[in-house]
This record gives sequence, structure tokens and C-alpha cells, in this order.
Amino acid sequence: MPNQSTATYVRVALPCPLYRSFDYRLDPVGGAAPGCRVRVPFGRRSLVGVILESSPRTELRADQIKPVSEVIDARPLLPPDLLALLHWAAGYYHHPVGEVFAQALPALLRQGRPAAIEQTRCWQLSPAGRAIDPAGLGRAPRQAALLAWLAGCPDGADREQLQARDLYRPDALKALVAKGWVKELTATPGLTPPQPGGTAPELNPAQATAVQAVAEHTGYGCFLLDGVTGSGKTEVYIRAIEQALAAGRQTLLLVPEIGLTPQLMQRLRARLAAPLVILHSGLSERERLNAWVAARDGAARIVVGTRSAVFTPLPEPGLFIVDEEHDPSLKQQDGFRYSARDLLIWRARQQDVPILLGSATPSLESLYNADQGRYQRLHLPSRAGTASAPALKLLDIRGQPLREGLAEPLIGAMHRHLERGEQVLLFLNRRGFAPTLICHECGWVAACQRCDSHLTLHQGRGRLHCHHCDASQPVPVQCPECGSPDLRGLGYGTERIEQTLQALFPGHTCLRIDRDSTRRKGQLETLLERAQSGEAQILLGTQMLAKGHHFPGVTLVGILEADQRLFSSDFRASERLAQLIVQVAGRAGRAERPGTVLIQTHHPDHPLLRRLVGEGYSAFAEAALAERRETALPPYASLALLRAEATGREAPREFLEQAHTLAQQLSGPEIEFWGPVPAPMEKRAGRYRAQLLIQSPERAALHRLLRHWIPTLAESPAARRIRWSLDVDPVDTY
DNA sequence: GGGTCCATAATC
DNA sequence: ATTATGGACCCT
Repeated sequence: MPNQSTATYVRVALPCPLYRSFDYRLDPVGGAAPGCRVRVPFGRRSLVGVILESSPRTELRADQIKPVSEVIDARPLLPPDLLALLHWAAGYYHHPVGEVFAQALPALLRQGRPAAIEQTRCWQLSPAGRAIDPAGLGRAPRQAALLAWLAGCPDGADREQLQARDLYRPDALKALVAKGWVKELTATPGLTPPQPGGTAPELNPAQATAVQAVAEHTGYGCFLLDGVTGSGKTEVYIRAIEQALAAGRQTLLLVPEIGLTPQLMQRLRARLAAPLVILHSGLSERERLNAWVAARDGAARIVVGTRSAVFTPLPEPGLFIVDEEHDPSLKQQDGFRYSARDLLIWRARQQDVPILLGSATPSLESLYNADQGRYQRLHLPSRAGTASAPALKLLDIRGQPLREGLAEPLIGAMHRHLERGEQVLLFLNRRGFAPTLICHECGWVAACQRCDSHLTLHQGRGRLHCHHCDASQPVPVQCPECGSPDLRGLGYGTERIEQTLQALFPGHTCLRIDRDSTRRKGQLETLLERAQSGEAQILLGTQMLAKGHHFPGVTLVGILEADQRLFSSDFRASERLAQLIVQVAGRAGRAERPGTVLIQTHHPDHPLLRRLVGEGYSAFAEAALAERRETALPPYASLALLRAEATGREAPREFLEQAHTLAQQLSGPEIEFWGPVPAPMEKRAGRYRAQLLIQSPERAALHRLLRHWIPTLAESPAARRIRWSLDVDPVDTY
């Protein structure tokens, strides 16, 4: 008998919100190993699930069990190490196993499609086609449109990309190919061919030490690579990846979801002669599957991706890296709320692989772990002889006259820097013209119908916009309450500051970089280019400006609004503010010209702010950690947050009250509860939200409670009536 | 008698 | 999540 298996029952993870797996009979003898997908009947439906384990026996009676209808994978789709990771993650985040598995797989695999790279046809402009002016094809507008679009795609475009722009016309493409203007290629998309050519810079001693520390390490080790912008973290990554490549090993690099970090990608491509795939939210499902399969089969030697890439199987892992490890986007904010950083650390330990956490502003958690000796700290000082760290200064604006939100000393400093031919960057984390529209006659304020918030005035578009639910309406001509036409914008957004700057600095060009000015594809790149070329001297922007991009000509940074975050209800707000200030400061001053950072504040005596400005981020972190210790907050305690929302105001609170009562019965005195309380913005997008915070000095105790509490709660009748979710290790407590 | 609309139960 | 079921309620 060939290949007779003793295992006739399989335990399957199915994509539904249930805290259990389901047993099926495997009729055709031959077996299927854990990690294979199967199609099974489930209720009245048919679902694709993943085999968790197989066993010769089952606890169920024969009439309670159904047969597997199809074994999809002959060999396991997921290797044992990934099964273990997903299993552990489901337990740690107290999330249904089946949903965890579903989230970890590309959509096409979830649907049961084969795990095979599919060659796709793609079309590229030929040299002859490049010479054609699309405007000359008056009688063939489809072809003209295709030519015009393809001119902007040096790598060609595939069917999916063309369809996305409604340009996919088989006849037009055929005609263009026949004329020799377009080439049809079959490509395996995703696997970028190696094209190294960049030169390796000499390592400074700190970089060399860091690279060596990772190189000398065999097996698991967690390294916290802590270095300011410009200290050469990327070079350390590249050398470490080279070592992994030389050892025949794969590298997984996680990045936050910032515009795909074009600068980082360019450097990796220029230096590393190995097949590299990228996994990010902009991929089509086919591209994502191809990249995933290339990684799993070992064809891709380097995998770069955003948080969900932590679930990519790698047959020969040798190095893990988390870039910007403090970045909140590494934590999933809905559904299965996992931390990609924390999961990758677990995975590193399990697979006995070194992991590198990089940041100019490490999270307090990671600094604490380093202090405890769990991570090895590798410090990169700013390079000797080049950029000195920018000087941070607090600008006390209490009682000061402000010109549309700008204090005189800031305006004066801007003049001085601009006159020297240098660039200035202003940071304001508030888009639009004004955060509120108010009636000067009666005090009416434009409020959002669906949220507890004001509508933001966007003057350029002539609309009022809610930044919390995306609702939008035209700006009223007169007050709906009293009929007065005297409606005024209250407060300042980037759009308004832009106008002010144009009036104050008529001789200089100002660029506004925020989500509104970069809505269309390619706009961000264009604006960044104009900033870097020096064509514009004043750069004004939101959060977008804080990450990843260097502006060597900038010598002055103004932070217009720091106070909001100092008194937020979120205990992480001051950590975020400090990280933001340092990250924004890092955009400024390279080489010979050191930067200055002016921070406008009404609270120049705030101890944490003073510490940051006077002594730097490490000193700030030390003080912030001491504060966390005193208040018994993370990393000195473990948190979980139970959230609930519904269309009525009472339902979420009632559910949380019930949940609270149940939890108190299940837990000991070491667990503290805060709430239930309404969320800081109770109504959002038409739903009322409330939350219950669970806090424990002992992680294990917290998890013991959650293990019993959450599945019980999920089965309660109240839980079915409202939307609720559990957030383990929340990064935002609202 | 026959519709719809919800709460409730079950899914190997 | 999805699908089925059983009343309550309302209609011609």
C-alpha cells in the first residue's frame, strides 16, 4: 500500500470568529499534513481552512463529523514554524484562530487558489513607441491613451494595472504590438532583478561595532540599534543583510507604512545583489501572492514589507530587522490587533535568528528591555565631523502676539535663515484651513452630525470636512442658526499657514505637503523633488513630513503646535510627542550646517519637554520611564483594552458593565480595572464607543484572566448585539 | 394565509 | 461570519 496514512481526522482552523477549531474526517486515504489547506462543509456553506493537526482519533461521534471535501495542498502551504507562530499569536492576542490564519494569508490563498507564481503578460513601450507622440493618434484614442500611460511605466504595466485605470483594451494593445510600438512580455512580477552598482561607504567605528556584534552572534539575539537620523542605520542593515546572504540565509525587513520608503528601497536595490520582494498594501492580490510564494520557496532572499509581512514563511531565515521599531503603524489597529514587532521578536527566538530593531527614537518598551539585558543596545552617535545634532529650543508663546499662529521670534528666525539661502521647514499636524467654522454673530459652530467633533474648513475645496468620519459638505453661505453671512474660520491649519507664509515671505516659494496636497499619485514625489532641489525654500507639512525624507538644505525647523499632545488622555502621548519632535528635527541640517529647531509652546516648563530639549531623547526616555514606573504603566505593567461600540449610547456601556462583572469573578486582586468609560470621542462615524481598561503588574496574571474571560464573553448574548474587540498591549488607549 | 423583521441558535 | 429558524406583527 503506497503512502497509507494512519491519520484519518484533521483539526481545521476556519475563517469565522469562533474560539475553536473543527474536526473533519479525511476520507481518501493518503493523508494531509498540518499546514495544508482543505475545503470543508461548514453549516450550509463551504469554507477553506488550514489543517492545524491530524490525528488517528477524534472525540466526536461519527454522526457529528463531516468529511473534508477537498485537500487543496499536496504539501503543506505553511511550514511548522509559521503554524506555531500563528497558534501562539491567536493565544497571546486572544483572537479566534481561524481569523488569525485568514489574516496571515494573501487573499488568493484564503480563497483556495493554488500557491503558484503565475506568469503575467505585461506591456512595455518599445524604443520606436517612445518616439511616437500619442497626440498624433487622433483616430485611435484608446491606443493614444495606452501610449501616454505606458510612457510613464519604464517596467511596463500588466493587465491588472491597466484595468485599474480602465485602459485595458486587448485590441488596442494588439494593434500597438503589431506596429512595433509596444512589446509584450511575460514576466514574473515582484522578483526584482538584482542590479547592484552602488558603492559601499566606509563604516565608522560605531557602525563597524554594530555590524560585528550581529555577525558574531549565532542564533537568537535581539539588538536595539539606536541612532539619530543620518547616523547610518541603513548601512548597518545593508552589511548585516550581506552577511546573511553570504551565509545562504534570507532576511525579513519590516518597515512602517510610509510611502513605501522610496529612499530605503533605492539604497537596498543599489547595494544588494539578491532577489528582493516587497509586500505592501499597494500590491494587487496577484502580485502579493507571487511575492509570498517567492519568499516561501526561497527564491526571494530579501523580503521587505509592512506589518503583515511578519507572517511570510521563509525556509532559510537568517536575519530579521524592524526599521522604526517605535512606529505605531507596526501595530494593527482593528480586528486581530497584533504587534508586528513583537511577533517578529517571538519568531526570531523560535527560529533562532538574530533580530535588529532600529530607531532614532526607540520605544520606551524597547529601551526598558535593553536596560533589563534582554536586548543588546547598539548605539550609533551622529557621524563625527559632519552633522552636529540640531539644537532644540522652546519658544515661550504665552502672552505673545501671534501672526496667524506664528510667533515673532520664529518669523524673525525664518527671515535670517532664508536670507542666507537656506531652507525652512514648518510642522503643523493639522490639515485644512481652520479646524472650526464659527458664526461671528451668534456663535454657532459647524459640527459633525455623526461625530463628537467640529468640521474642518477646507477653503481650497470650499467644503467642510470631518477628519474622523470623512463626511463632507459645502461651506454654508450663511449661518444656519441666525442667517448671518459672517462665518469665520477659527484656529489654524496648514492651508491657512500656507497663505500667511505667502503673505509674509512673498519672495520665497512655499510648499504645503499634507494628505490634501498629495492626494493624487505622484504628487508627493513631485513635491519632495521640488523641496530637495531647493526650488522651494519653505516647506510646510503634517506628519507626512516627519518620516523618511531628508532635506539637506533645511537649517530651521519650526514646530507650531506641541501643546495639544502634552495633555492628552493617552499615557503614550508625551512619548509620541518626543518621538515626533526628534523625527522632525532629524529632517534638518546635514553636513556643515547644523539645524535649529524652534518649538512653540504655552508650557515651556513642562518637565518632560524641558528634559527632551535640554538633554536629548535618552534623557527624556529615562524620565518618562521613571514616570511610567510610578504610575504602574507599561512597560512596568501589562494592559489590555476591551472596546465596544454600537449605534445606541447605552449598549456599549451595558456590555462593558456585564463584561466587568464577569471579569471580577474570574480574577484576583492583582488585576485592576479602569472603566467602563466612554471613549475620549464618544461618538464617531455615527457609533457610540466605550472602553474598559484592564491592568496588571503581571503579564501572566492578565493572560490567565483573558484566556477564560474572552471566549466566555464572546458567547454571551450581549456580545452578539454590539461590535466589540480586545486590544492586548494597546498602543492607543482611545 | 402569507408576507417581513428581528432575536436566537448552530456551525465539526 | 453566515445561514436557518421561530415568533411577533401586519397586510390584504
